[in-house]
Amino acid sequence: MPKITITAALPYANGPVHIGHLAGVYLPADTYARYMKLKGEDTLFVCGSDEHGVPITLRAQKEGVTPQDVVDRYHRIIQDSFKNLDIEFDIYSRTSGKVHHETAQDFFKNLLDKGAFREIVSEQFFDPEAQQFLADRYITGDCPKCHNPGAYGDQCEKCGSTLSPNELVNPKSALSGAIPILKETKNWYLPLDELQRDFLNAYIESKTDWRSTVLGQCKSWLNDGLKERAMTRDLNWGIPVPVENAEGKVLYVWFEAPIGYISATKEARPQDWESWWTGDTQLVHFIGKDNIVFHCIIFPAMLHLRGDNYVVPHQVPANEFLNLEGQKISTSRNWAVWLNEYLEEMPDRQDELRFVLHSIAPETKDSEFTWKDYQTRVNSELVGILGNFANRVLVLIQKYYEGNIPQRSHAFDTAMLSERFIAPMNHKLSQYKFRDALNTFMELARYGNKFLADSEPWKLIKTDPEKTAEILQFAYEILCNICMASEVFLPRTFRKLKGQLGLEFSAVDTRAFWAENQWLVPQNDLKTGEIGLLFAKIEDDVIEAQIQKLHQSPAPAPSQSAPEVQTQEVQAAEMKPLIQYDDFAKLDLRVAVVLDCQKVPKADKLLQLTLSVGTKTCTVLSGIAQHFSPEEVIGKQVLYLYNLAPRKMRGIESQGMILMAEDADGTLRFMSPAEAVASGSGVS
RNA sequence: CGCGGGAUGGAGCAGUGGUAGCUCGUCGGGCUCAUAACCCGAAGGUCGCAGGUUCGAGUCCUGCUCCCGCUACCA
Repeated sequence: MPKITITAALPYANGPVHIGHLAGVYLPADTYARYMKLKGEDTLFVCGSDEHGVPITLRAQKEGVTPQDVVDRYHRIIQDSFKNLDIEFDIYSRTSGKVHHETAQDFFKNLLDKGAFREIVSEQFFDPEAQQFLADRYITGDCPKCHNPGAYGDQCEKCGSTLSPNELVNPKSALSGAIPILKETKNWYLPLDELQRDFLNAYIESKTDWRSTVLGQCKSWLNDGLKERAMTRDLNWGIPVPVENAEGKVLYVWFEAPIGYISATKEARPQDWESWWTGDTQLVHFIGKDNIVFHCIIFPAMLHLRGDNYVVPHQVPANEFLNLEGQKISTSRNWAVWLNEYLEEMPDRQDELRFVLHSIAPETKDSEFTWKDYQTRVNSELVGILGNFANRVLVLIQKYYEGNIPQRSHAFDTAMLSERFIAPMNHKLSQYKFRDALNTFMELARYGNKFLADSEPWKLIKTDPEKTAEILQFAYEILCNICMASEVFLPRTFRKLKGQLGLEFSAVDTRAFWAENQWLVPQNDLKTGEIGLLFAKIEDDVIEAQIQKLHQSPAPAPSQSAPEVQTQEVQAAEMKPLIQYDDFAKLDLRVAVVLDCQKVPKADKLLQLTLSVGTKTCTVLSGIAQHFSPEEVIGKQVLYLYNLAPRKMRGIESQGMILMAEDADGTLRFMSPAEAVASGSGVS
């Protein structure tokens, strides 16, 4: 029997976990791990915080603390909220730990000794003052396209264009403000081109049972042809490259983060950790769709190179994304439902969240969480169907028999029930179809309600007490099976219900239920425990409060929050150097009228404006889509720089530039003449 | 023509060649053991658009439209 190693993507320790993470990764992973364990499979479920990478250092700098402070804080928050939600990892580790550093370095050295890497010297930007190389994101300057002074080396947040550091005008180091210089540096590259030919093509080809979304992504990468990829970076925060004369170099986060799964295994099972990564072991990665390439291409390539009987991923059930109230979940805009806040504000509603997120899990395509839908699902399904059935059964037994369960004497067809409910549920779980499995689970509760309605024990008790006892014993039996099944989806409910039923499950029964689809038969002479409601209805005001909170949360547009790193520099900025009148005269400023305006496809921030300038019309792109809708722009008179050299963005040529005033808080205003003037009028 | 995924009754989703389904919601009825819960019934879809293959297409092929990812803080 193979061992099963289950991993959940390492949460990045620069913020708490939100419902998107849960629905896409942690809940399905937890459910799968529970299922496998209950079934009796030899299963290990590992996870931990990912604590390296540039964003953490940026946040630390912004807050004036050390990166270690940042990761310590979020590691604790994340770990606590997982525990509170009954996500039962065998270990929740962290990548800043000693074991991980050693493991990752060993892994790197192992590949190095095998000659697996290519050593390549290239020119990178270097901060001569801080004496270190700069990640793209550490370089700021003027955007060559929209002239925003706060553009980053990899992207301009304002106009959304993708940049490389050498395109920036007036580049500056975000660390010291010094002008970066190019300097040669050596890094180690994974030869993915060779690996594709020797291994990856055949590997992906063999995975016919992977989800189509996952395979599609992989094949897309392979079709494009893989290129060598640097596995080391010139940075301070991270795991040092274990090679002499490699000071100031660390392992690439996507090289070491997946190794975090191995490190976590070592910590959880110091004795036999290796057996969870070699030989007859099935490796299953739960991730979101943005991690597909790392788990399906790069990590398998690394494991393949490692050799020594190491396994490569068996299944990668990646999920799509969960949207929130019609919009993408966004950390920076604070458009999210954070797990730690949910747990505080909705106490004792862990299983409600598990239930709803499971039933809307983005397994085949992006899906949507709304608070209203959350309320409906909880009230009509958990309260109305499941909670109500349990309550009906227990109350009837209480009333008629003072809690003593009647002796089993019925002749109902339990084989049919296991075939109809238990077998399909187990099958779906093993196929990673959690949403479906949960639905089958609920069908059993629906069946229970119908059974009661059809057999009407509350009427029958007056005429046929014997038959009534039979019916209620069977209703109790159905509830016992529901209870058994609830352990994978709703762990708290499982514990509560078990107590109310006055029942303990034997290991034999549990195993038979999950591994052999066997209907559970409760023993005789049981007595119910103390009865209480399993779920409480959620009132409108609670939901209203959550919706309000979401909309009130500070939601600055990315362009406002992004340049915070050098805010002070911007405010203190000196006047630009003096220019002569001739310089000014070079500018051809006009008043133009916006004839038409529409969103640029596939661009978040760009609007395409058609301007009337006198008798001519021009097309101009402007990065203001997040501030204005196309409709409100049409008809406006605007200040227009006519003779700016044209520039292509998103395949469209922008001829000139609209000038706008920007408030301290980032609000943009059009510069219009106080009274309308003829379009094309000059400005001087 | 950059690549990948998607588009199915009011909402959320199943359904990869053979009479269009599920859950919620809506409407009507029943029941009263139960958290105004539960049970039954009904209405509601020419399966994004246009062609094609086939005896037969939501399901296969071609073209088009729109949405989401591949791109940052983000799964």
